[in-house]
Amino acid sequence: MVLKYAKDARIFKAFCDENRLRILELLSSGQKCACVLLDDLKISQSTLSHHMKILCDSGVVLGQKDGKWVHYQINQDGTKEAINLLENLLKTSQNSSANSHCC
Amino acid sequence: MVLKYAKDARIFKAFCDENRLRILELLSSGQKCACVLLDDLKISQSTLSHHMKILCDSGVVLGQKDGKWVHYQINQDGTKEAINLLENLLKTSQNSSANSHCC
DNA sequence: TCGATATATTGACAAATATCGATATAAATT
DNA sequence: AATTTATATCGATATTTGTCAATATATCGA
Repeated sequence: MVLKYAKDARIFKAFCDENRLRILELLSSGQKCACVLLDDLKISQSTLSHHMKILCDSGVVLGQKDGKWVHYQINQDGTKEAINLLENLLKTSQNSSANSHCC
Repeated sequence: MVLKYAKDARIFKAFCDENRLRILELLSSGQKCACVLLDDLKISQSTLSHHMKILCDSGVVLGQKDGKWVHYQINQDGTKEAINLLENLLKTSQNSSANSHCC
């Protein structure tokens, strides 16, 4: 139970930082290597690396090493999982008007 | 630009705390008053109030005052907006294989 | 092999967030 | 009017998160 929420929360944390949102937008037009992302963002290289780790750990981004570069791209499977998660979380069941009083 | 990300990030922040995920799950079976939520969660009343404020401010939850109670429910409009936001953010455009090299 | 380059990791620090207890507000009950 | 009840707000504190500079690692090119 609790573990489930922890995992879900970790996935959603991918989306709750402004720099990570910008990174995802950049990746939505195709895969990019870290140095391109770094050029666009006003953060240090170590900070970018930190964000990319969070994005990859959440499953929303895939990193592929290519020599001394790493190419990042949006992970379709992780993406689907995140959207499904959100849809399931927010879909209200039939008896939505029940339990209006309580105390 | 920057402002846009701030707003989006605030919406996603609604989903990145374990207690808020539990609250949303509880609300998905119908509206509940704060005291019912409080019964389920292992947090203080002031902490619950804090989380409800974040959920309402994000637009994902609606609070309706009814005498001395407040009934909370999932906000369908806010929900749609959040899901659209995530879908748009993660949809990759056609030329996904472009820009694979950079330096 | 040596220096340059790309990325990751570490350690320190600042800012944001979650939490609580105490108190305030507002509505219902007596 | 006084008391109880439900929720919100405030102030303090602990934890988490974002950030950077410095350093490590790994790869490439000369």
